[in-house]
Amino acid sequence: MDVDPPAQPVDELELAVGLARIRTMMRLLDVPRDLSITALSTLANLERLGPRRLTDLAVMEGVTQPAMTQLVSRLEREALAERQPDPSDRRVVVVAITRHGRAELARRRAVQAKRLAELLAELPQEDRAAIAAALPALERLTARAFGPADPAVPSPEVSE
Amino acid sequence: MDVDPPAQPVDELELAVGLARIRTMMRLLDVPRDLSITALSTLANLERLGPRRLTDLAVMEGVTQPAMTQLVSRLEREALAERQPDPSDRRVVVVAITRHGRAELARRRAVQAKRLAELLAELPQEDRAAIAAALPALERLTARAFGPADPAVPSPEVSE
DNA sequence: AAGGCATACATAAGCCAGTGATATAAGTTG
DNA sequence: CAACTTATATCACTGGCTTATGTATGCCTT
Repeated sequence: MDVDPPAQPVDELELAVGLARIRTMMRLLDVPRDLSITALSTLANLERLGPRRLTDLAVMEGVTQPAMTQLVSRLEREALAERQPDPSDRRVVVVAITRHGRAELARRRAVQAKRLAELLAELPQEDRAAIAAALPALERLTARAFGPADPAVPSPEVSE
Repeated sequence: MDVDPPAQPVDELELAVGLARIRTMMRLLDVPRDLSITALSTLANLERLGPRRLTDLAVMEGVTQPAMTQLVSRLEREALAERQPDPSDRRVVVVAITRHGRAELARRRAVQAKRLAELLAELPQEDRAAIAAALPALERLTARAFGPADPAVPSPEVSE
């Protein structure tokens, strides 16, 4: 079977260790979180994927539905997201990121980017190049992890 | 204009977004955590860097010292790590990972690696290659984030 | 079209892992 | 050796999660 002759077989164990360390690193880089990890991740997903129902968000974040109910309430209290009714099913709550929510994400990312820039600056040029080259691939990798996300409207604009 | 700019400038903002998504992904890949994020990260650092004093661990993990005291107590209760006295300073508690702790890390990594392998399998070959190529660079990047970690003994063996 | 089940979200009670303030014990110094 | 510093532990409290349950709406079957 000449199935792809593995060029780089990607040692998955090594990858797992490396990505776990990235996880820890991002936790350290995070600005003194007044928002929980899940809250930030949810906001980011809302920005990336557009409005989503509450239950879908819970699944995406790997938390229970009540946890997401509370989380959305918190986000709403801070005007970072908002609940919208679904006219076609009045049981449903659709959650959307607000303009303020986007701004907040941008602010935090700017801080992280600045710190990352400092770290990157210490790396040799070829390391930076390798990382830059792998970014799109990593993007596709994480996309898979979130499951077949309903490709619905990436909602470029949301009310408030 | 086919001259690629000599260097890939690494869009730090894009990198921040990508790494944040990796963080979320790893959270989802994590086996039904009976251990907290900090606990796992601490264990991993103990394995990587060898025994460390409690306060140093707190700094590394970005938590307070009392939090680390409790965390170490939990780890000790589960026999994943152990407190050791420091003969040269009897106030100090040196924390070391146990054999069982290493095994537990290995077990979890194996699970993550398996899930990652599934995700990687869905990617085109060149994406896998790009990721594999970037791994050492990412490793060096995260190493910087943990600060100039005292290069003390990487402790290949610890009691139990 | 009504009864009964399913679905979507909210509410309630409890737990776990974090925080700041403070206590205890050990080392350091004039 | 008294006063200060350092290293860890303890305490009271809080936030964000969990499970169990409640309420409203939708769907389906007869």
